[in-house]
Amino acid sequence: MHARIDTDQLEMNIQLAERVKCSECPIRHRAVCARCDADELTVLDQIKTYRSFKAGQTIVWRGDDLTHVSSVVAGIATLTKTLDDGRMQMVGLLLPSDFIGRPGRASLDFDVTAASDVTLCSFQRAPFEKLLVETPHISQRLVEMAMDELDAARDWMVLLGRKTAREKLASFIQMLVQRSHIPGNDLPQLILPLTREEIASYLGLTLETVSRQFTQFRKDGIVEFSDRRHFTVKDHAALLEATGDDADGGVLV
Amino acid sequence: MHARIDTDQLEMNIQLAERVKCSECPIRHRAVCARCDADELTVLDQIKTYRSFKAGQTIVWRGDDLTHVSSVVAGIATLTKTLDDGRMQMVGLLLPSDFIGRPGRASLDFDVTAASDVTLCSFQRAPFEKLLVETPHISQRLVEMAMDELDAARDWMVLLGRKTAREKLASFIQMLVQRSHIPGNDLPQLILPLTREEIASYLGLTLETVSRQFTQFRKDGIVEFSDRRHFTVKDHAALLEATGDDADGGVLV
DNA sequence: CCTGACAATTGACCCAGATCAAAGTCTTCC
DNA sequence: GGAAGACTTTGATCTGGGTCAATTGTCAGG
Repeated sequence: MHARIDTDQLEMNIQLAERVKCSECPIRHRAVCARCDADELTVLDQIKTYRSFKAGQTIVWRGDDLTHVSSVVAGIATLTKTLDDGRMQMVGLLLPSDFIGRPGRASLDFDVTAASDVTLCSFQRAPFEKLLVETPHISQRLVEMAMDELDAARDWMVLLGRKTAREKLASFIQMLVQRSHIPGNDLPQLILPLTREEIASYLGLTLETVSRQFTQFRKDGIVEFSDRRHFTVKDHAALLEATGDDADGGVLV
Repeated sequence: MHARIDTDQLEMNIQLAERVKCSECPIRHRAVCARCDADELTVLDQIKTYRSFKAGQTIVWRGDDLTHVSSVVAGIATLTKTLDDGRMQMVGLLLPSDFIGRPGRASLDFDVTAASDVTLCSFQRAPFEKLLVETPHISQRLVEMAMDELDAARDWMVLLGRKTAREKLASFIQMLVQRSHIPGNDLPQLILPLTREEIASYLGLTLETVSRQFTQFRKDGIVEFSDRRHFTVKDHAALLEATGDDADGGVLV
């Protein structure tokens, strides 16, 4: 069964995507299954399902019963928390291979939203938790990923609590550079995966301030935009300088 | 051997404290060893050492080789990150039962400092990591604690990114209330475990702003100080209102 | 090609909280 | 018990980034 694409019916937008064998999966070596051996992958292959979401769709509502846990296979999703009066703060950014779900808990305390079209590799929560107990390779990797996320959260707290708007945006761009940089290729065209408003939510700013800072970076000759979503870094040293981090903090290998 | 207290010699300030049997340990049911059975505790008992630090001492320097991993038995420690120019942000607050150390990593990316006199229950890192593999009860609990910390970090990010100074301080006081509240007893005397400067570092503010907000809460009749470090909450409803969180967010049971 | 809906930019103005400065208060240690 | 030093409070002033508002792209659909 292969669901038909039907953009008029929002309810129908959860698609079943083309299944890929685990052994050929693009996120094979970074996801929660990274340490699994061939036998373990066979088990996962049997119980996994693919689900797709259109950009803008909510993947998980805060507090809702979490029927599935998932790995992001393609696309970008955001974790956000919202205060009573509507103020919003992004508290996580999920890229391919990142995991959605928390062992031993039936719901999440934030919304998960597709920032672009997203494809997930999902497991029913109950069977997955059982698997977790039986498969140390999975639980070990999950711990490692949680610890990495905690490290990232702590850097993020410094950014939110102490950095200026300029430093925040510079740090954000530097993160994009690091994540998409392929050693050897020097000046890659970078894609902004988020709107100004989403970037503002990530950085604890308003969208206007984000826009003004982008303009400033353009005027300073640090970045150059080809269109709203595509740009190149023209002066990487100046970018690093602008992040406010230690000089040795984000050096590319 | 019981080290002599010698406050003139900073190097000597790491004390060996009185050993307590695991089965009688005050943090027994909350720490990393919470799920261990009697046999497992016997093993821990044999390899643990107690270490004490005076208020203000650094327990672990960022980047230094981590010889021990530890649980906080008594006292309060802070995790802080510092930018080049001296700006500082607290990224964690360790209370009794909290854990210092990260499996699979030989150093930490932040400083750990004793905010009060601190007693640690420590294990050499290498043997502990070996134990971790052999003892699921410990690794499971460690995961759970890391996940809780991640949840807390995300709430903290909302506070840092979106809350006003007043909301930040109210949230901080509310956290103290929750952590020290014993159901039944209505208005406990609360102890401020941190200086104004440390609270400012926690909240992403300056110490002056923290002081002004405390004054405001006093004038509003929300809190009453007996001295700089001791106070009671006089109007808990108003405090909750001031946190900016959902009304149902922090209700005491 | 036009139109409506977003997304982004830019400008004008304002204010919460930072910064700079000066007392005031509590501790600790001779 | 008094002096030194570390915290804390309070005041005056300044400013980075928020808020409000008006344009200006940009693109999908008719």
